[in-house]
Amino acid sequence: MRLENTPKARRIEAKRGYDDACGLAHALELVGERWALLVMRELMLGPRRFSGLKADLPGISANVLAQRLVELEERGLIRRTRLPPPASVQVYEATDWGLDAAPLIRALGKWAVRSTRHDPGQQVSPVSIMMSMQTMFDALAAGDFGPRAGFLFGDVGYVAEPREGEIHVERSGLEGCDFVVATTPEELGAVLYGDAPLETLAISGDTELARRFVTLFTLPPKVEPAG
Amino acid sequence: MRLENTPKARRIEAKRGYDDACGLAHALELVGERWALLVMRELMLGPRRFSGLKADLPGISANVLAQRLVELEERGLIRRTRLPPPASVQVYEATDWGLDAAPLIRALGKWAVRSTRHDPGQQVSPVSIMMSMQTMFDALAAGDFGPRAGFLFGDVGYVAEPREGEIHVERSGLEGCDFVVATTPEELGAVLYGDAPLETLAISGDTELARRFVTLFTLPPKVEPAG
DNA sequence: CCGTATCCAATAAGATACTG
DNA sequence: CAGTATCTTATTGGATACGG
Repeated sequence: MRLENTPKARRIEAKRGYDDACGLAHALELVGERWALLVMRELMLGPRRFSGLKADLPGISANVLAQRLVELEERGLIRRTRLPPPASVQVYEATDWGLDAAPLIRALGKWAVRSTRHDPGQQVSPVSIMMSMQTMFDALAAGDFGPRAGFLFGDVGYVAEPREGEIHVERSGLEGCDFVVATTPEELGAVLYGDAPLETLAISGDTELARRFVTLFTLPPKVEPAG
Repeated sequence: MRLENTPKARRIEAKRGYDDACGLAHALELVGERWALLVMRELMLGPRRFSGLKADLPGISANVLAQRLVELEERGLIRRTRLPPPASVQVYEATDWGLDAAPLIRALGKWAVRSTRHDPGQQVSPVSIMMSMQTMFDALAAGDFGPRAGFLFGDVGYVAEPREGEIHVERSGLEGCDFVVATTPEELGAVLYGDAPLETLAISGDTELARRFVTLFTLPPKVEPAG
């Protein structure tokens, strides 16, 4: 016999769940809480520290972030590790299964930006904008154009490199890049997806490669108002 | 200048959002509320009435369902329509854009069932189990085997028909099916994904076609405990 | 710097009863 | 059947203080 659905009976269950064997319902129990999927997003390009996560999730409070990290770890989506010396700091990183969420995260984003209500004017994190490049990459436009593109947000570097119809992105040092853009996620977004000219960005290295590079990304069309 | 982040300042904003231009964050503003994506799931195979939705979402309360439907309509994901006479009842149906969420819903489900914590023993709705057939369909095993398979849950019929590497599913009358299975979602799930023998199902029509049909669906492997 | 603990205010969700 | 209305409970977020 099932438990009665009273507040008291529910309290002894782990937490509010959906009594539903459907995979989707389980997905929502794994990452359906507020902030959870955004935390996962921030871990998709490599391990992060607590303070970095907090800084890149505007509005999350330390206690909520800490709680999400505990839950995601319990569920096997992330793990807590210590970076090798000399850094030796504690970081959070996605497990292999957690990393499998990356295509889902990109697909959700691609679907959602078709909304007419989407406001691209707000803050974005470096991870967001770098993942958006994977999402919005136009392989046809790129052909076999494949420069090694560096992006520097403050003191964190990312490298993007088109190859074989996809674009590989990783957090990394910027050695060997054909060009390096030092910018903010918002400025970069305005060039990639808005009207801002390339000249608003501080670019070192081969500017002409950069000029072509930023044309490789296109937003999907908005939903027609009729729906 | 931005609004201060005080309770009072927040109250004049529409609701709790993520101040984040990332597409994922917007997706969560569209369908991130509790139950929202499950409501969308129920609409992926055609229009539904309020009471049907409430019945197939175990544990949702009428007020929360009503609120979600209003929100999803405002956001352009569903619309409220009236079925043509003689039915003339009001139903909810997904917009074209809303229907585009179907692959996302399936992908989320497929990813989540790899969790070792997933318990397939709970209730499922007819829509869940029929969508799971699309998710778990093994095109290789099917080859060009493509019977017209009927499923009857109470008085609601669905037809599934493999063709060209996919499996088409729709809510529909069961005329012209090669076989019809009258069952519950749970019983069907036990045969498709568990050990239950075909004989637990009430089948009319060509049982041998049904016997092969139920072998075409396989769950993805569980995540190894190490993560 | 990296969190944990505590407390309060504001929302969201749930149970239940009720109406057209 | 298709929801509202009302009340209770749970979760969230924000602030702040504190410990390793």
